[in-house]
Amino acid sequence: MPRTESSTPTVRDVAQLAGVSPGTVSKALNGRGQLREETRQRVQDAADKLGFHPNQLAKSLIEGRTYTVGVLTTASFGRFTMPLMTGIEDSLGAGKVSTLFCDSRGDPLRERHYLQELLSRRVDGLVVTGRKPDPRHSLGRLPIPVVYALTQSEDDGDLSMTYDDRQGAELATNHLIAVGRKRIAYVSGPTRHLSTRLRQQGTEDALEAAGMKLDPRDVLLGEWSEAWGRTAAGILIRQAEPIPVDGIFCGSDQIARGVADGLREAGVDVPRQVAIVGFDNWDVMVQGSRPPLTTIDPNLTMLGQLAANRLLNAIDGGELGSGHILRPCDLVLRQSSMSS
Amino acid sequence: MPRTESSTPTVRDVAQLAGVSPGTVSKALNGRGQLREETRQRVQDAADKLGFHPNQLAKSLIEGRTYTVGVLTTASFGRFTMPLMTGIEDSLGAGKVSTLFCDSRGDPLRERHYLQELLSRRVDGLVVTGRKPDPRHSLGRLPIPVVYALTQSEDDGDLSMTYDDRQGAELATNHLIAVGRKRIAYVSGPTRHLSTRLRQQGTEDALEAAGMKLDPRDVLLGEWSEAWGRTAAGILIRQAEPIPVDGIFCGSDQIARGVADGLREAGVDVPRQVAIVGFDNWDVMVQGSRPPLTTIDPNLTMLGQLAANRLLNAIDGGELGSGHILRPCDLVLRQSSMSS
DNA sequence: AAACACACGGAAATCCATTTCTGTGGTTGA
DNA sequence: TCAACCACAGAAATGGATTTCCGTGTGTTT
Repeated sequence: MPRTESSTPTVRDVAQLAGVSPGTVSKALNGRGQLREETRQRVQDAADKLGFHPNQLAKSLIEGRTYTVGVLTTASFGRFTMPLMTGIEDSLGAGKVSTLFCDSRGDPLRERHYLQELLSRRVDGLVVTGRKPDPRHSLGRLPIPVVYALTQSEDDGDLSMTYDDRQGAELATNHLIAVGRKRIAYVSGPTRHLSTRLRQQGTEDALEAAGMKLDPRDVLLGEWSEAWGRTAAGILIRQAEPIPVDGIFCGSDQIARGVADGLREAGVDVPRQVAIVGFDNWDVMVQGSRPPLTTIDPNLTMLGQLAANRLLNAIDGGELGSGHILRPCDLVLRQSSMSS
Repeated sequence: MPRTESSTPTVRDVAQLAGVSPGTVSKALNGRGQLREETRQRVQDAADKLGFHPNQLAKSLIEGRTYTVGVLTTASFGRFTMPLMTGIEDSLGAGKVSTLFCDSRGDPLRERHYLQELLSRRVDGLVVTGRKPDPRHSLGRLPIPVVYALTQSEDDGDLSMTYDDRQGAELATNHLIAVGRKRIAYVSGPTRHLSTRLRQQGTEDALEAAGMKLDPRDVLLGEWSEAWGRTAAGILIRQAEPIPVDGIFCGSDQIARGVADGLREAGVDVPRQVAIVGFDNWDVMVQGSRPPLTTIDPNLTMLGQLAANRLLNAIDGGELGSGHILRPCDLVLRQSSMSS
């Protein structure tokens, strides 16, 4: 009896139609073995006619590779992970590798479950990501390569890749110095966030290198919000002794936008009187701000690309490496720091 | 000779260690067949010791199900697809189904390629998504169920789910009417976007139902930007005949924020003199605005959940359904439309 | 004409987990 | 005591594609 064939065709269906064996179909379609051109063509025609596409599962089972990479994120699809994902896809897509997404939402139990799931599915590698203020616990030894991106593993045996907060802050501060600012303030988020501390460190280093100092009164730490930026602006305006603050490095574009609004509404001209540099290069903030913000771009997409590339390389047998890799940030110039 | 076993253990490894056959291992671990309790335990212990987890690939091959759903998006990981994805994950995760993400970035060629890839991987179903101003072409008949979410298929035989632009606009307008506004304006994005037209329609319908009319001068269409919102605010202020505009429905929160800024800076009190309602419930805009914005929430996460649920149901043999399903939006009240 | 080489394509094993079928022991009942 | 039956676990087939190994048949060489 004829098989009730309306489902997806297999090699056997193609073989039957072409009058050859399944093995021959495989060879014909993959250009392996030695077949007569006529046979190859016949198989090809049969495959086309049936709309045959090999079952990747079966392939993976044999090859021992799934051409799939798991992405395990703690922060839900957020503003920071988004560009990272784009970068990851850039690299993986080119390598014909697909992406299995799992969002643990910060729940360790969920994370364990997803990890197990991904391992069961025999992904070839893993990218662990998520915005975390501090280094996260390691997933431990796994049979596949793992890259921690945008988040850092506690274990130095793991490979972590993040952008360089400190270097970014130095870049921002040096720019403010370069445009002639004499008293530079640092407005940022909560101290408990590592980023806040690192960026302050970078600011201090840059100032010191220029023979300047960060006045403790000019370090204002609050929340990552516009409202805090506006508040901070109000505080800074009142500190004009011995000289007024004329440059502000903000720990985020949101804060920077708040600062810009606060200053403008107090009648302070940006950038003439005060130059502002933000952090993140978050377009809605950066473009929505008046004036548009000079900012530090953490190059998240590139970070994603690099992480994925490292992973692909390791999957192909290369060395994964270990330790903490810090990728440099870039300075993006806009009006908030430069007279046009 | 002993197999050089450091790789992931298989049923055979477990079987060997437990001194039983592979088949027995399967039965023991899955609670099937009739085995002595002692044997079951022995196998379990062996599995635990080796850290055995069954290869999902092999399972899928037999079952004919991969417990994987493909998500094909045209818009890169964006602001709109993000909450949708979260919703999709909500539903799928609960059903032990994983998500294979593909981002075609609006490139039809890439999309075709990804589709083929997903089919090769034998995903159980497909969610097609992406922000598109107009209905998109159908993927056609596929061997698996497909749901179009947040985007609409041209083919009525497909199942599309989007939020209801028109109803959202009615909600907004009715609210403005309810808080006593007598002259309501509509500020939105480009006419070429379907959303712009639908929301205008909704606004007109609501006004008409209340015995009011949308003055053509009060329809301002530009871009989806804050800058346009500020510009529009300036225009509206000057139109005070016969009575001043006292309510503005904006096609996006970005525009609404711009309008709010424009009005405030022109000395117009929001919401006392002019009430504003936005669209999207995009937190940075809604919270960053002064005052915080009353807005329309398109409930994207719920839309994602529903789409995924429909898909899961169809995968389990249920009826997928077809046509265009419009999900209602919600009104979220904040200060921009109500005196505190 | 005998011997050999090669082109071609089929049969079977492989990947791994599951399931059905089968067969062995031991136990129960007539 | 022998037939009947049950508990238990192994053997083998399954799914789909690939690959290795082999056996044809044709063509070439001396």
